[in-house]
Amino acid sequence: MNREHVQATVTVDLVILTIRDNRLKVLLIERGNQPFQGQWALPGGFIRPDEDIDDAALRELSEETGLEGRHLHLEQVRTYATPGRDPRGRVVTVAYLAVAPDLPMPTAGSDARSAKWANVSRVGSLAFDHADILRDAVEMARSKLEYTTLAAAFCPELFTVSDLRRVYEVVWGTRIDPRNFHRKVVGTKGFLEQSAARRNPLIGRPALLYRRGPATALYPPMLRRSDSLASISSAT
Amino acid sequence: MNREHVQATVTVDLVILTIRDNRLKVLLIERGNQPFQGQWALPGGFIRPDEDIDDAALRELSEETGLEGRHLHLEQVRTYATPGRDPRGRVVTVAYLAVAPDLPMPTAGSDARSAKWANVSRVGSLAFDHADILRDAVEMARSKLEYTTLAAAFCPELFTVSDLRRVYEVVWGTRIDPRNFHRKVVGTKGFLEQSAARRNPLIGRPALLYRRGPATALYPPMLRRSDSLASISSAT
DNA sequence: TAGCTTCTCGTCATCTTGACAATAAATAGC
DNA sequence: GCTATTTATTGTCAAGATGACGAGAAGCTA
Repeated sequence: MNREHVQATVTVDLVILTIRDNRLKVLLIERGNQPFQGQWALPGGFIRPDEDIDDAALRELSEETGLEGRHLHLEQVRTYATPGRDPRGRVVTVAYLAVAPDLPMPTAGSDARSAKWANVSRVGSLAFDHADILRDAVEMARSKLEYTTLAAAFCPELFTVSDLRRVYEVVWGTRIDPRNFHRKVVGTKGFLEQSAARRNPLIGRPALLYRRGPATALYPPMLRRSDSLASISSAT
Repeated sequence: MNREHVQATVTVDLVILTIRDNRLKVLLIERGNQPFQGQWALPGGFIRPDEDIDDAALRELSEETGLEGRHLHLEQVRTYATPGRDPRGRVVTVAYLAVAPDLPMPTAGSDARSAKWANVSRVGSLAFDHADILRDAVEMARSKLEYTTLAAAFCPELFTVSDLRRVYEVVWGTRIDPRNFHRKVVGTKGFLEQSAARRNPLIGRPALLYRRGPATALYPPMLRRSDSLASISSAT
């Protein structure tokens, strides 16, 4: 096996998305070493000898967010292996999309590096091909909102219909009619489970609180209008 | 880089789907070497030193089908890296889904191995974790028929609405009303482009011939009813 | 020409969506 | 306490899309 075949180093990179201050944010870390020292990059790391990639992604997610990854949404996006994408040699990376509710931790790199939540719409150039990875992962998230209940993964355990609507609006970059949205999500069986509580907003009528239901697929899907796509600016 | 980090061999595996005799078929090859000698497996191979994975997949596809891969649909499914999935060592494989019109070549392995088109519904156990890969790829194809124009990739350059409908029926394992289907696909802008010709079937009224239009997405999508899912039997 | 098959166009009821009116239930200001 | 304001929720209606199915069109065979 190790004869003439190319050996590559395998890494896992994470696109961890959350919503803060009504903006879609991604967790970035500042690289402490070469290459790309001082530049911003997606969190990630090397897989271990006897570790599956899903487990490696879960481990990195826990290390970076300090949370039990098992409660967060995590799924593979795709794999990037263009020769030369890492100047140190042949490095193949498997990208994962993670979605989390607004985390208490804004910054706290497990290493000495600094970390930040960056506005997805304002992310400029990143180390390696991470800008491509980010773009692909965000598009995947936007698309998944249509056919799955992924949006609820952005919300804390108890949330209102408005919270959920804000997820769609922020991730898609659109306005959604609150009444039609309410009808749609409340009418979709298994999406939301009503709790006994209500929440008083600073102003306005109190809203019922819900938790995630068992459904993972949305049928029929909630389609974004084609004209609603907000693109990620690759320049600042 | 090559210090403490795990080195892995990277391979590409292809799930090449087509429709023959009104059945969904996948190209399988018989392994000539250990491990899993004599067992059926997905075609695939090692990436080359300076080759991107997409190019490796394209190359394998050309080698296996003898066709210019650039005319076929090819996209990444996901990456499999469970330790122990290959007894020879740490092998990470990137799976691709390819969709082709009925190929003139039923068998013709580039190596001495034999090859065959196997009924997807009757594929039993395969070498490595290829049964898992096949299952994931087929589900991806089924799902993509809903919101993309992938179905046309199963068809030759000129095809009828019935040909296209048969793709949906075979891949989904359902019956579709010909009249409603006709209305839907002809009414979807950019899906089909009418040609000047017709085709005389053995019996019945001649059908207009179409070619693929420029659209890649289907909006609104053509949703399969949830009860229509045909599962791949993992046993013979 | 009759009979059969498949292709294509139409019809109609039902379901879903988009636009928007109206009511409910809280807070803030007076 | 009363009113204005804000957000949540229910409801209405027309437009769009789908599922079920009728029927004519256009070829073949007998």
